Amino acid sequence: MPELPEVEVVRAGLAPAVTGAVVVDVAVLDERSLRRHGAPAADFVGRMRGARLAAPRRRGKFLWIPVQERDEALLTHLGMSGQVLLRAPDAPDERHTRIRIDVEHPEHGPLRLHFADQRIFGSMCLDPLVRALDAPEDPDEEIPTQVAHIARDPLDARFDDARFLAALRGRRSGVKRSLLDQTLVSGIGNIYADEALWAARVHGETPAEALSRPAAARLLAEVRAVLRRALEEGGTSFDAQYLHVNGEAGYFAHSLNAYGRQDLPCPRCGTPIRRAAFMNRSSHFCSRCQRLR
DNA sequence: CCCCTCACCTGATCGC
DNA sequence: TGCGATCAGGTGAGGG
Repeated sequence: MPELPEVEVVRAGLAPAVTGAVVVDVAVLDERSLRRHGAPAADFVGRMRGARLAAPRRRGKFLWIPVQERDEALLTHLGMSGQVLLRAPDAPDERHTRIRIDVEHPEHGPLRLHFADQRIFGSMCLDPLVRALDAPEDPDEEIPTQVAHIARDPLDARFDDARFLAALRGRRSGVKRSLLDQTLVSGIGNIYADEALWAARVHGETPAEALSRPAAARLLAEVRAVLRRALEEGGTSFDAQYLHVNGEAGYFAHSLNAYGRQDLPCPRCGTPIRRAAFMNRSSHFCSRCQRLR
């Protein structure tokens, strides 16, 4: 469900509520939501209790909250349907609440966090922090071990355009596949891949190695543009699956040009948007604007 | 290393 | 009404 803009909205929403807060209690309602945690739920709960949380961070679609005075973080990946919801301390469980975390904030008082996840592809864990491979000298850039292989995202100030473009143009698989490869560039999922490809007028099945330099640069620019715009609008919400931490929906679904618009006219040329099977899901594109050559 | 397929899950919807 | 097929915003293991 959530791609970079949605996860960033969650991170930003969480920041004022959890930074400086202390974990009072944790309940694991479904242990499958701890898949990434390498130990039983009791271990997670025991280590979480008493943890003082720092400001939440993000790389691509991974979100984590460092624990102060400890070299570890509460790592969260939302998977396809995960949510983090901020609620009052006595709030009842949501339909899909899997993990409940009660914290005490020095200013805002007690708060309850729900990790809700219908499909349970997401999960939480406590994970050690290590130096980032691409910034080994910077202690502020430490990342959880499970995020170490993830590339920076295009909104990251340290994202290396030239490096990415060269790597992209060295790939033999299709451009869309490459955009979805989180070790090459992170944060992009099926929605924003389709949107960026539409905006750049590139067919997703174009071999990445066949992209001209200008086309690759244009594509990166459009990826950035669409991620930024979606972030400004609070992310894409088709249904209650994606929500801000306070339960509000984002507005970017109204701005989509290709994704989910099969048979509707391409906003640029009027040709019906096509939908094609792709990696057990779908691709949406304009067969006129996005030619495969 | 690169590339690809598949398993992991629940629930809504659609056609018969 | 029931029931199977299909679809949904992602990742990582494990093969070639």
